[in-house]
Amino acid sequence: MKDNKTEELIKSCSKDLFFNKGKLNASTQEIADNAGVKRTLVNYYFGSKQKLFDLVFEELRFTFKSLLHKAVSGTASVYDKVSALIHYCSDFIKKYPHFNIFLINEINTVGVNKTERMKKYHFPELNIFFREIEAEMEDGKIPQMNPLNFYINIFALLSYPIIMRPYYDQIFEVSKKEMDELYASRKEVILKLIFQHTQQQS
Amino acid sequence: MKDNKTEELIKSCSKDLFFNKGKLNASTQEIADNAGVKRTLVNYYFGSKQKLFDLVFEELRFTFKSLLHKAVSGTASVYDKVSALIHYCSDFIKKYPHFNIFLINEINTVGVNKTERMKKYHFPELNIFFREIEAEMEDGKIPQMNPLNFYINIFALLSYPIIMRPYYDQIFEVSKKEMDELYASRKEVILKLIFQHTQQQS
DNA sequence: ACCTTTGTTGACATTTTTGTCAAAAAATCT
DNA sequence: AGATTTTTTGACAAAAATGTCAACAAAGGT
Repeated sequence: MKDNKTEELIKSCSKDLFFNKGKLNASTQEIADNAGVKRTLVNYYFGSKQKLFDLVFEELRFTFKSLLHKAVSGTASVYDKVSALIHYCSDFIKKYPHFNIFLINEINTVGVNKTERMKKYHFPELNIFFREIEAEMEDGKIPQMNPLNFYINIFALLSYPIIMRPYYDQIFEVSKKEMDELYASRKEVILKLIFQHTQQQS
Repeated sequence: MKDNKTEELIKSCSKDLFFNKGKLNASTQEIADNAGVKRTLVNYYFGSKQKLFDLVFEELRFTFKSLLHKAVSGTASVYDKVSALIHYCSDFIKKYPHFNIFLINEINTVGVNKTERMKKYHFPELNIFFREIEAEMEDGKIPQMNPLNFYINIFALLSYPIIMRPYYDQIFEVSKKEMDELYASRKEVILKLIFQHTQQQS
């Protein structure tokens, strides 16, 4: 038999089902159907549904962490880093909106050893980035504020509109075309807002 | 027997359990335990768990809609309206973060007659608000952009940090006190960001 | 006090979902 | 080909959750 074709198939279909389609509570039957295999194969390859879910989530977490690292590390200006951040993360969140949504659900639900599990999200490289932000604030390149607020603002403006888009699609009385243009313009909108009048050259 | 004491008890405990504690998928047993009643009473008063959930959710939706209406209608300036919006909505989202989170889950999950269900969220009063925003943009009181983006930005900066706070509490290496101050300052941060250098008098 | 209505309880049947296991099938090795 | 290992399948048992129902209890009305 070929290598690990079936295993990979189940995993990638699960990734799509869980974090793109949003069926985080899909039954093993749904998972199997989605991959076009028998249900017991899920157990055969991954032991349990939970283990499969955890595995897929960990893969995505690593992917996201890599994106963040790629954007934030290096010697570029804060403006360029934020610009890269928006670029990379937008695509990721659009592709897997339920990665973010699941995280939100998780962190807001009381559960055992939450602190323990949260340690995986620790990201020391950010501290360097925060210091760069502070430095540019002192230079007047960025409006003065707590650098954490600066960081929070970026992700708020970046993530929230993406995961709320199906809502806005419905409540705003505009065409799909106009909505697409609106969202296409958001990168510029965010950068202008974050860096305000202090024009940056990239 | 007294009026509708038990029914109200179950309802209010459910509201807390679902939308504050975030147990959106609580079993009828958990719901009953939380209210200190027998499980069958949930069915007796509300027919099914789903009906109870829908009822409680509708109540919160109405509450939220009222808050929005209170903030946005009237003759105040856009600055004052946004200020009121932040004030009212912050408390609501902090109290019931899972109202917002459930909505996000809902709208991002494929399901039957989604469009039909979304009609409940339609909010015609917003169009008046959008026109006021446009007018103030023309007057130079607000940075020029699509008024929808203006609106989206407000809720992004308002909601997202609140529902992500347990995450930030963990990944940022600061004390609880500093974090509290950070979040306390957000109203001003948001207003400054949204209205930029155009100082408003209220 | 009696009857009626309302509220409460425990027992039950049904459904859904999960994981295991032994047998069958397919691939691999010698 | 024959033996061995890996993969696939269907059947089964156990667990969890939901809703119904008949019986019981409490309240209110007359």
